[in-house]
Amino acid sequence: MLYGISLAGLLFLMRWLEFRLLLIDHATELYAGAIAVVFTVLGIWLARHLTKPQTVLVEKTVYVGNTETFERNEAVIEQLGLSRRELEVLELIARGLSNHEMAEHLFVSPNTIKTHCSRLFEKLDVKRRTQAVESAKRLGIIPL
Amino acid sequence: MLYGISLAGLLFLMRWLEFRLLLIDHATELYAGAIAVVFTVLGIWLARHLTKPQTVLVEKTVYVGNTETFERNEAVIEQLGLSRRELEVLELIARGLSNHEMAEHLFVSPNTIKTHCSRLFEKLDVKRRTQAVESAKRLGIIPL
DNA sequence: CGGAAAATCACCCGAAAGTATGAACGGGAA
DNA sequence: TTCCCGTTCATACTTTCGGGTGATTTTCCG
Repeated sequence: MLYGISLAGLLFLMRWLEFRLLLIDHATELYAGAIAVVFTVLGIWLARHLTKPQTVLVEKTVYVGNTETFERNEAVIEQLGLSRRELEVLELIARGLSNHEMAEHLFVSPNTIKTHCSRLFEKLDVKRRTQAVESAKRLGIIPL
Repeated sequence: MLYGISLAGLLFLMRWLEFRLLLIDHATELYAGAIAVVFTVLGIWLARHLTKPQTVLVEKTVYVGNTETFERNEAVIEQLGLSRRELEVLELIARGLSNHEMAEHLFVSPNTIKTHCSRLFEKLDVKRRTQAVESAKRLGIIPL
């Protein structure tokens, strides 16, 4: 929508200028240049804001003796941009709670839980809660 | 340079079209639109190729020692009366597959998968697949 | 061979989960 | 102060899950 509106606005502006500044030579070139600059900037903006930061995965294999020595991988959490609340929900999901149970446990609406879940799945790049648990354990976000 | 050349090229193209297709109504708008699209794409391309790769995620894959040491607790399985097929389904559930995906993976109908799931939940005395996974791992039926 | 258990599939229905969208609010940061 | 982010909640809709029931076919064992 924003894109369409800005395009329409520019065309309108162009038409208007066409009648006002017809005396100026190379007006068309100026218009074209202006449009080019504006939309180049728009393109850059689009690319920077509407795409996820592409991440380079570097796998570092670490062997850990037992389950007791679990410590949360804060780096991954921050990198994925998981909030505190989302982390809480993730842990409850891993414990097998339903949305309704989580809602009661955290004293919020089930709708809120669903919102957190959606964000969580998006950030973890998964489709279902079971996958989220699997992924989170592999990433060291929650204990195995 | 590339930027300048493409801009010049487009202006040239515009001029050329101006003499060729003057009969077309709203030609100016078409030019503007074309320029907008082209330079938006250019902007996106610029942003994607001329910026440093965003962030580098270091994933720490934690392998627990008992991945090797894991041996299925056959006693529990027999005690619960789990069949081979049910065990297969259980493992696929733990891997986060949906019923539909499991059906394709095992070359059976989704309805069959649902039947297996139901039996599984009944035998494991759980209500949901997430709980089933949790319970199965605790019981040593599937690796942690 | 006969029967039990397992595996397969179907249908219906309600519950749970997930998607999309929008909105309100407070707390920091620019 | 304005803007962004996290949290909260809602509504509407689609998909997936799970329960219940029943049926047919395979497999396996005595």
